[in-house]
Amino acid sequence: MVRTPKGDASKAAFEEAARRVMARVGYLNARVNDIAAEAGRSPGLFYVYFESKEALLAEMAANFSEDLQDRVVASYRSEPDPVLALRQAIAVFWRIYGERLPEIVGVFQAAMVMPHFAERWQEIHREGTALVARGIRQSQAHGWAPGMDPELMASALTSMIEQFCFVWQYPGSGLAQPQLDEDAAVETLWQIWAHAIYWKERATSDAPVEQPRSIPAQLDMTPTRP
Amino acid sequence: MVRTPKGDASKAAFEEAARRVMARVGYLNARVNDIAAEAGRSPGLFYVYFESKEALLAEMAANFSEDLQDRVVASYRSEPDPVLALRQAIAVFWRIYGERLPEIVGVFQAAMVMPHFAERWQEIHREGTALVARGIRQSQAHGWAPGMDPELMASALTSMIEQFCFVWQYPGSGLAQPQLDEDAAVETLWQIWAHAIYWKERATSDAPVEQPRSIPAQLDMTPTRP
Amino acid sequence: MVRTPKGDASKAAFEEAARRVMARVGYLNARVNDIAAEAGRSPGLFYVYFESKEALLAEMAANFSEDLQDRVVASYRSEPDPVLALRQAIAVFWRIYGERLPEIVGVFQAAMVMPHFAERWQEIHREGTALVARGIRQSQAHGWAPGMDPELMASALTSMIEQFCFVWQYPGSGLAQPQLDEDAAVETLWQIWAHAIYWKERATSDAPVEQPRSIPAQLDMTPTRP
Amino acid sequence: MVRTPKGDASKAAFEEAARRVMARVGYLNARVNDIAAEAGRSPGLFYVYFESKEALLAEMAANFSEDLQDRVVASYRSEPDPVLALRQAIAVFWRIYGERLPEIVGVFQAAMVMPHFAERWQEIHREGTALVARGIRQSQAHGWAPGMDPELMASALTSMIEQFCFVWQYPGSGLAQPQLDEDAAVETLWQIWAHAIYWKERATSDAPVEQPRSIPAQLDMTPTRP
DNA sequence: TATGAATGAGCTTTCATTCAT
DNA sequence: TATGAATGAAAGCTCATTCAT
Repeated sequence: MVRTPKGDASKAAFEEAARRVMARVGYLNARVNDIAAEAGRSPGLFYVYFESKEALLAEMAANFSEDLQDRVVASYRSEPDPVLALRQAIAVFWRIYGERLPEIVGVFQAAMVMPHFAERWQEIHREGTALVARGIRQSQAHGWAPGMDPELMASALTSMIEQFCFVWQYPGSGLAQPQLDEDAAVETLWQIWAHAIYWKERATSDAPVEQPRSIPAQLDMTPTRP
Repeated sequence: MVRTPKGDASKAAFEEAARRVMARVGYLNARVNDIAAEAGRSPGLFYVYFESKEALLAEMAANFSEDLQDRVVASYRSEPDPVLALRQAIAVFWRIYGERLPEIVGVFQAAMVMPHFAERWQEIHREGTALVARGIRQSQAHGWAPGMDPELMASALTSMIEQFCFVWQYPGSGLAQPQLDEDAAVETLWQIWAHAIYWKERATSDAPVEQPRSIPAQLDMTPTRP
Repeated sequence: MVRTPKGDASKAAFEEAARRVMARVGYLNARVNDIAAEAGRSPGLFYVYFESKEALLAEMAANFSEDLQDRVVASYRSEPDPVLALRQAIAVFWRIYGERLPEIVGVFQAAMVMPHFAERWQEIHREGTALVARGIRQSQAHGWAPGMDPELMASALTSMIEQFCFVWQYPGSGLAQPQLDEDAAVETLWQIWAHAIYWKERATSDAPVEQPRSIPAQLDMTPTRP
Repeated sequence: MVRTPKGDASKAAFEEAARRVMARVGYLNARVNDIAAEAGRSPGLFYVYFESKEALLAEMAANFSEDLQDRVVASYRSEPDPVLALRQAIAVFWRIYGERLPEIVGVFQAAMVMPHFAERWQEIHREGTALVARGIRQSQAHGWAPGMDPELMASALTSMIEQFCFVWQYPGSGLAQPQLDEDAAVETLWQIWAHAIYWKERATSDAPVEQPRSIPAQLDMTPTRP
């Protein structure tokens, strides 16, 4: 029910409009009427191209998911050095997150409210985690991060990058700042990620690893220590 | 208003009911009628003890926020060794997150939809970040994690722990599993966190640090490599 | 179910509290809880002494109605000169209106919403009108205000004094001012009332009465006349 | 929004329905559902054309206010003789009051409960009063009603006509009668109004004016005289 | 292909009144 | 005689979706 160029244009108009509106107010606060108005189309036409508001999001999410996988993996492959490849992959993720902010945040919001989308979000999260976990397992095969649970590690690192991107890029989070130094953000994620994996001795006091050996006793998170 | 034991019991019943309902379906999906039914009271009585559904969440969030700060800091202080203290603090955070799941998820959800709560969530996030940043700066004073931006690092680590706890503990996320090994989860967060901070050479290929030196070329995140 | 002195005190406390609250916010906005709080009693006790919020108002209105009749008539009788008696009666009405503001406004408001009270208000209005109409008829027997319908005239004059008192004395009307010159208010009503009755020639242009004979043609209510 | 004839028809249907329902039960008792049912539309559609129930009333009141001013003033201007002009203006006011009964009563009721509408009603009352006061001041310039406060007089006369129209035309008042002789009603208001203004000697006993000189001593307002 | 008016279930909140104590 | 916690029926309003044109 959508074959003509005119029809395609309308569908695209809805998608772009949805992207703009959702970037502004998120999925839950995006009214179909708002999206239609932004698209310069009528609300009724929306349902010619999408079964429902949910369906629109699902479609946007599907595109995003493929796109994300493809581009992150491509970026990673294009650099032979694994550490640099990691950096590139993180940078690409950061960039795609910004580009796809509406659908990512949309799926995340929807997952908060609708079980159906919770599953969808879960899949996305799991796909990313699986990818990362495979890399960790290979590193472990070479002795890195010995004894760590690769699934949990992958989940933690994935959580970090997802949430960090959300916090700093979604205007609705209240923290996003236009003047943010994106390179510093990527650098930060990269350093944490790399050091989190490329070590051979566990952090512990009983058998202190090299690095934290000389940690000063007065290290503290509290304002004042008596 | 609300002085008698009976009244206190009712207010408590509402709070516990809200906690249960919100743990199940989140704040946005929690109907006042549901909460009242769960509490075994009438919907009208809810408004004797809380100005509104929002007010209930705000109250729960206020309690949570103080509690979280106090207990995490107390835990950290109680252990002189900073690395072990870190582990303890993470474990406490994990535990409190589980206990306070409803309000945390509630505030998070509400922040998705209501600007007022976005600010509230932001404050909570910032408080945690500030605490962590202070610790990082002290570590840097002793030579650890040189050149890193402590604010960004703190934000990344805070994001990691928040999102990881959410993913694994909120049933609505679809990933939470009763059989999860909580110790392994805490251990994972701890190792990442500790190694993220306690290093003295940046990860890079131009001047490779000791650890990733021997990373095998075949390390890859992709499912299949041709 | 109310015989002891203590009981009487409670009932009186409710009535006085109701009077205060209703003077402030009117009957429709007066909550039973507010009245009880103002009385320093519990809401439940209210229903020991009054069948309902309506019943309280009805009782207050009954008292008011008797009181008004008695005092206005007594005032009128105490002055032999009819014109001065009229002035006194108006002054007394003004004063009583102020004293009984809560119940008068209460009945008026209630009449707006509940048919039952519309009847009640109607009775009060009719009683006043009947009294005034009788006076007019007697004046007409002596040649004053010839040809006028005494019922309609009485209704108009009663409407005037009622509404005027309401406008200037009920804080909720928005016009009531503490600095109002009450003597001037009474004087105004009196002059209008007296001149409205004590004339012998109809106002008309075909057969102009003495007074308006020389009314200037340019008399106008509009700001500018071309 | 609301550009098509169909939309205009719906909006008009709501307005007419609101007018009918409010004429029957007043504003406070008019439920949006009732209005929608009367209009033969769904309750939801109401909010396409009106922001709220209050907004509907405000809109109706705005139209009324302009209309009233224009038509009363136009009527007054169209007759050169001031006394006859007064009669015409009163007759027009009476007629418009009947036509606009729902919104007038609506604003009046709303003013009883909501401060916002109290102000609105106050404005309307003040506008009318200002108009009347101007006319009185001009009459006084020609020697009529000497020494009277024109503002208070205008307020009293405005109160009279407003309340009289309300009493006799609003079914909810309980007094409105279909068989009322409207000419007699207007005639009554007119005679009172004219005589209230067009006199040159104050009513008083110390210096009795011509008319009340021979008022019989037995004039009385009380039912029985001993 | 397009319009935009129309639908209606569902939600939060209020408050006179009741009832166990 | 008194308390005050508890009740529950309404009411206004929202918004994804449908349908006549």
